[in-house]
Amino acid sequence: MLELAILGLLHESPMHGYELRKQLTTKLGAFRAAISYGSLYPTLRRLQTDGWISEGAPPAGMPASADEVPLLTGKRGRVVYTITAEGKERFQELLTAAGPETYDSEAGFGVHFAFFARTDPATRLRILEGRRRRVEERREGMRDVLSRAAERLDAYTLELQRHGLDACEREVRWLEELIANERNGTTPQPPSADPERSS
Amino acid sequence: MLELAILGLLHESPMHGYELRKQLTTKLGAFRAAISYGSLYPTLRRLQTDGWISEGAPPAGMPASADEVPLLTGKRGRVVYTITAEGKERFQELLTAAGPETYDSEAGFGVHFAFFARTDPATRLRILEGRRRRVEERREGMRDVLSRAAERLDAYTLELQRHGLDACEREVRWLEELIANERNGTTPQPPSADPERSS
DNA sequence: GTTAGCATGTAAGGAGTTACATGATTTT
DNA sequence: AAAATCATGTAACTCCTTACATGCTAAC
Repeated sequence: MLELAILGLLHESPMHGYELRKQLTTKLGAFRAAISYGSLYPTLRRLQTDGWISEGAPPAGMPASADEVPLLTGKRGRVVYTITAEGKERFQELLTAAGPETYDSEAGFGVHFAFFARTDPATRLRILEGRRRRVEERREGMRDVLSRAAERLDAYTLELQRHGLDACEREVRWLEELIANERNGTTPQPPSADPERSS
Repeated sequence: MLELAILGLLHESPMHGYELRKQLTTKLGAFRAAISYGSLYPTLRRLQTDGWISEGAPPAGMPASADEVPLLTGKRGRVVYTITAEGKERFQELLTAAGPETYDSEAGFGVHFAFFARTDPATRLRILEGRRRRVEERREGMRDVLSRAAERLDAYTLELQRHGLDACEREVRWLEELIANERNGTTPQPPSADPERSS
């Protein structure tokens, strides 16, 4: 989850860890709390070991916005990370290989959705439909509880189920709309994130 | 989280692990997936070590529904757990000592809410207000993103923020209603869960 | 008599968090 | 020169999951 999000953000532009955390907070803020440094820095280390990202400015030929990297890399302390070519492949691979984890958890679905602009249309549709199915399953579970076991439960438990059911119904409707848009091609234009840098 | 939920369910009646999991699934189903056995059984072991629950039928004087425990304890394999007096104290302590973890996570709030019928009114109010505050904070974060950074973000990221914002607004309204009810005393009757057994 | 579901458990590991420790830079 | 905030990191731990292993019991 973190791996995908980091690669996705570094795909847009090189950054140091602290800045990365801020951007992660806004990008993932709709479904997750801020990630901790104790999680972020070890993960950056691991991604570097794996070869998906590298320390310092991007390789020659990619000026990397000129006001970002050159000024900061010498400053001691700050470490700017840049995604590598293999990292970009890895990112696409993670985006496309979206299994059940992607539908099951709020976080799994959220991260993938957050990078839909870089995901191919077929995968987008697959994820949206997978998610819809899971939410429908949860919805049915709550409906069953409310219709079959309502008398046995206290008012607060019932209220929790009702609120949960309502949230599920809304999410399903939201997903239906998104799915319809995908099929119509009424989709926002994906990439083209400033042609100055990166792939 | 699991500890609280297990104590809460065993407070209602003695049960074996498998049955416990089923009840956990419906009780917590509105905000969490089913818990795994690999998590449940070790936790039961730990609760027993700590003295909050005990293996077998409840101590003499508490018949424990007569059709549950006596028939099953001899059956080999099935282990029925009963909450102890210390376990009941522990449960109340966990219910009342509701810190920030309770407001921060969906799960933390959900478990506490699920046992509101056994929580004292002051604590209920404190938890609801704490939760409202957190959700309002998240809501403000998303509003900021949508008003200040909207042009910089792709359509999917924006859609995620909008949907998240909508969910937060709804949750705040729901909490407002619950808080108003608590203050009015328009509250469902809490305990009195069959006077045959338990405290 | 074999499949399905009931029932209990262990070992290893994933994906994070908290608490701590340190130091540079900017603002007041 | 003190306080805030930027910036990086480590060690220990929490809480849970997956995968595996085992055996009983009911239904077909």
